[in-house]
Amino acid sequence: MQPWLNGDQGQNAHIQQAQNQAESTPKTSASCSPAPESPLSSAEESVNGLTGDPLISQSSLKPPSDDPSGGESQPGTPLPVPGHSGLSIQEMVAMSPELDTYAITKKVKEVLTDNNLGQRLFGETILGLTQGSVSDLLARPKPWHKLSLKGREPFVRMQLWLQDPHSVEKLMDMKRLEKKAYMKRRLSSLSDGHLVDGGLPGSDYVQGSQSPGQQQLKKPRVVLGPEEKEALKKAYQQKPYPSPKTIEELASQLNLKTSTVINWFHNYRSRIRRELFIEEIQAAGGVGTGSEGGSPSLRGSKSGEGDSCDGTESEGTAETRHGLGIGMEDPRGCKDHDMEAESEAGGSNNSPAQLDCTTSGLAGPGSSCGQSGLGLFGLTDASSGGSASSTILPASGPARNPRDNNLRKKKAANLNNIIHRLEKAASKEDPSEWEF
DNA sequence: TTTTAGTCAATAAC
DNA sequence: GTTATTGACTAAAA
Repeated sequence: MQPWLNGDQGQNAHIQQAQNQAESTPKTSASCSPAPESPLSSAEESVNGLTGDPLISQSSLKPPSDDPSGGESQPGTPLPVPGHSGLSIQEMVAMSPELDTYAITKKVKEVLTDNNLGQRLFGETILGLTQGSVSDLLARPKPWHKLSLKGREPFVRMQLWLQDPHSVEKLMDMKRLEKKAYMKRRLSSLSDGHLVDGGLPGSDYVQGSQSPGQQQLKKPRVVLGPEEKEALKKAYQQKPYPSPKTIEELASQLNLKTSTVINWFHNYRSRIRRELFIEEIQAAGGVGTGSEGGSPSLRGSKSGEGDSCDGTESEGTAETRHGLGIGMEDPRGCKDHDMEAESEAGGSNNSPAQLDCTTSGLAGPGSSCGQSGLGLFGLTDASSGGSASSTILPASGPARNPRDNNLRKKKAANLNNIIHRLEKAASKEDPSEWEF
């Protein structure tokens, strides 16, 4: 129904299924093409019917915060409620004040854990996202100012959800319903004498657009081996943006498809970048300072932990990174435009101080990073006081696995290397010499 | 056309 | 069973 969900494809198919709705939404891997009848919409309806779409239900729970000017919102000012305020979620997103994505995700994680609610359920029901996306989002939220409108939507939804005093209740209900539906299906399939293996929700819509006989045409997932990854990383370190020729070579040397190599570079760049966002926050003394010592999200959200230079380097390193426009870790920083983008993002600037503000998401619109904090649901405190990170600078954080250690070392070395090159580069006029 | 952002979904890890 | 990781894909921006 809501137009803003159109692009979301069949994500909510699960939900529908959970409710025993037969209708399956085409969702082939290539099915990213928007489903014509906006699967989500119906899903949303169904969700609404049950738990009430948080985005709407809230309208009945919250005094509509009249202020569609959202942008003005003071710390702690709840977002206006879509539905009630006559705003679509998209509009809300557009006019939403800067949100503290870290605080939000922290709080969400907390609530989910405390109530034993899974990411899948939460994602499908509240955000219209799959479990993996939710996990990612919760673990590595990007700072608000670096998010596109679309990227902000889940955070707005999360905030609305958190604002809803009955959010947990509703989700619990949903959970129960899902369970019930599942049992029902199971029962009926048993009594029908056939186990609908693939027929269980999920599998049929995954390949929904294919006829049953074609199901096995599913493309097997490529899993890169450690050596391959290693080689790719090395290549990346030398050239984060390899030429087509290089890609070809890599592909043939590694015996991979060029598209795989291309994808790998895309993904790697993007993920490195994201890790850096978090490091920024941490280095900045970021959001909430870690009361939760263990806040899984910022708990170094692994970025801090395993992946970043922080691990092995002193804070000095972090500072250095900052000074350099951050993002130095990994060659990613190699590309100047990247660095620019980074330091410039959000319209604010590289002045470390400012950076701190904005990146931490603490700054209210145009505020002194002071405290605006947009303390969502009183999160501000939590966030500024406690959440995360910096304190947990994983310098000592136990690596989760050898891979992390490895990475850490590598990145630390890499960082030094890059800094060195940057320093050198800085003394050169000719950018062409900046090539890494 | 290339790159990025956002996401899905398979599968690995816990 | 849940969460994390990651290759692949789409859409949009540059």
